[in-house]
Amino acid sequence: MQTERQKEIIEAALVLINDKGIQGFTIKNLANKIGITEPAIYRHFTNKIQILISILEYFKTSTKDILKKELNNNDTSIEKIGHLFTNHFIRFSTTPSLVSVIFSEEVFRSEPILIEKITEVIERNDNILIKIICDGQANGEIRNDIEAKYLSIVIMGSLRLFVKKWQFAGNSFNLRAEGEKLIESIKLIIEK
Amino acid sequence: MQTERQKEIIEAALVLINDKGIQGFTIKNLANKIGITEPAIYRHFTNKIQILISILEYFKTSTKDILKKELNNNDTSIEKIGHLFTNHFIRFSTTPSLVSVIFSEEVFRSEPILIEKITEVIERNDNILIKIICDGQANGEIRNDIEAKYLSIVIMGSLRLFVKKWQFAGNSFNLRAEGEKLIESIKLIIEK
Amino acid sequence: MQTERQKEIIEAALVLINDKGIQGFTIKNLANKIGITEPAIYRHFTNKIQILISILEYFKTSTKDILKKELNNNDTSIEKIGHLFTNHFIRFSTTPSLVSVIFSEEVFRSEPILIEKITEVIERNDNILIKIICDGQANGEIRNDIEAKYLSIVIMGSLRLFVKKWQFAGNSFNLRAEGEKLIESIKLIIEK
Amino acid sequence: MQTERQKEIIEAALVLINDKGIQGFTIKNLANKIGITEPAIYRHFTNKIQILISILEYFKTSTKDILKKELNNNDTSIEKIGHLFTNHFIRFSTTPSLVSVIFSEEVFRSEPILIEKITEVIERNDNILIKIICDGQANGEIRNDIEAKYLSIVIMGSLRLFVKKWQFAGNSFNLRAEGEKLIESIKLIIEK
DNA sequence: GATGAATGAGAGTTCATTCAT
DNA sequence: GATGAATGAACTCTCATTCAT
Repeated sequence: MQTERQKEIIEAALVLINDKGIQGFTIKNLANKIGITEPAIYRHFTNKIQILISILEYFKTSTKDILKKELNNNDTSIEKIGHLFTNHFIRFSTTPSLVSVIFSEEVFRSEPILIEKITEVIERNDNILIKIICDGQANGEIRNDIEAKYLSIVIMGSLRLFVKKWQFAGNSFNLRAEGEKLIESIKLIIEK
Repeated sequence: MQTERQKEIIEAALVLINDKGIQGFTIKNLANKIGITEPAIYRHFTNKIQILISILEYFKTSTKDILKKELNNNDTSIEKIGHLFTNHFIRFSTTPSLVSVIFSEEVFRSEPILIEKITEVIERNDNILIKIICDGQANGEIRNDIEAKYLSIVIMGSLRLFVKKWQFAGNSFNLRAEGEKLIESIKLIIEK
Repeated sequence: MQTERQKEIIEAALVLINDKGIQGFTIKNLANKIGITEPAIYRHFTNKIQILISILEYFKTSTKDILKKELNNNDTSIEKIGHLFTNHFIRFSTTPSLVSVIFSEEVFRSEPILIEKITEVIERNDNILIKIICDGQANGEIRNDIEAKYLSIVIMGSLRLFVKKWQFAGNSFNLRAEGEKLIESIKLIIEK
Repeated sequence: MQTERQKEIIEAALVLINDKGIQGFTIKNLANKIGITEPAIYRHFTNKIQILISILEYFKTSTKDILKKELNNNDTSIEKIGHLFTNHFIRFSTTPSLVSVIFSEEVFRSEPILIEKITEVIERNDNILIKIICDGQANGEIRNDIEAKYLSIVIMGSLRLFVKKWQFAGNSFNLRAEGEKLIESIKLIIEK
């Protein structure tokens, strides 16, 4: 459970990281953004690392929801992967600052505990995607001349780079609309 | 154009960024790594940003060589893209610290001049890759049911993620050997 | 004169000072130890200094009792000094945290009002001890080749150092039992 | 070996601790006292604890000189102890700030490494004093109805309290002159 | 070419204390 | 009586950078 202030701090942190990168994520900037003093932050988080951990936790939960929803419905595997993209696009369009977190492992290199946490998130997501692909290969939807592991790299790599480009372009194009074409391309690529 | 010391500084900076991320790239760490004092660094670079610029310059040149070589030989487009991967793998295996630079745009977020520089590098490379793909589509080697632009995202996204995973795994597997399978997968994906 | 909570706070403060020294005596630590919040402390004491003053007051009263009892009974002077030691040993064994207060004037260096207060306590005790010694010298019990003032330093200095060593040893030996030998030594030293 | 600046810092730290206690010993106060900025301190000591360690080291060396000198000359044991007092008095008169260090173990309670260090200093000095006393008892100079261990407490306790009183009185009396009488008293007390 | 010494700015964090509830 | 939230001041320490030598 998180208090209102904690949520506010996490969101401000997200925006800060998105706008100025890790270097811009300081307690002072954070406090200024929210309109309180620096020590006040420490009423809500014991230290800076805890804020980053909460961000990852936040991301982990929201990603899990997306992934699990796909795993357990009756769509075809191809459709599932399409939804995977769509859901990510929706999520990032709504909260562009999330992009910085998930695609910038760099942010979390400073502390072993953070590295551990993000590795865990990434691995879990990879496994779910690979499971979807394997299912698709098993029932003849997805091509099986390429190992699921490599297909997952192609899929996630494309998704990541596409979103990264959107971020680099200052969110200047419509992620979802433009993304549709990427989804179609991915589908053509993986189908049997 | 560069003195021995300057090269030494750039290489140490690369290693530092690779090992500990941006946060670990301080003038103090840099000086310690080389075995000189901090002010000595300023004999060779006017400031920290210039070091980062030189790193990008260094990367730009070495990438240009790889790309240009491919563009102007007589291989098929598919082969060119295969070589593109292979050459990157060789380069990263030789100098693993380069990975952090090219795939962690985060590092260069602090200064407008750096953002400009890296955007330039990325765009130039993109254009060259798209050119190769277009050629391949024109002469019937590469599938043309997917726009070159999207194919380039799939290709570069896969390459980036694969190398990133290698970095995250602490360079623990053989990038080139494992990478062969990725190259084969990419070839299967893009061929007509 | 003191509420239950006030006593509780004073005792917790004593333990804190004893365990971690002055640096460990913070309002936060104090509140944690008692299990209330920091502002709650201020319901019972107007500020931190008042807590220290209360500690001194507390110590002053309990010391006065010991000393006065000795002054006004019919024991010989030597016996009185023996009891002085014994009573201190009992008191410190019961409440080890008191040691830090009385022998660490350091704690009270921060504020003039505290310095004044502790000086007063020390002087008063000194005077009572000197009175006992003088009486003993007058009636031939105690050697008079040494001025009472210096004998008092020898006596109090020995007592203080002995207790300090006990504290430094983490209260690991039996203060009272071991202390018996010190009392015997002091008696041998001062008797005529 | 210590640089001039390091010595200057140690001496300023000593004065600071003496004047205002531990609480007054801050990097800021230290820097102000010397007339440099706070970061400059860190050129000379890696951190605050290192300064305290150096103070102890400094004290340890100067005490060792005093003690060793006594141990290895041809004076009687009683004379040795007399010199011990005199030398301490001279040392403290010259550098009054030293008093705070050696008699305020409190200062060093904050860090385990400091506790260890000061315990070591104290124990070593104790052992040397006990050795002197035992020698004196063996050759019939010093009374042997009291164990050396307790005599050492009486001697060191007296010395400490006397010096402490001098400090508390704001160094207002002549330590050495007044101290002569204490030395005489101690001699009377311990001689056979 | 390099060093020792220093600096202004700012980092994360803790302190005693206040105030509305 | 107590709490949650906040604050100004101060803390230790690190940063990139400068300058005289």
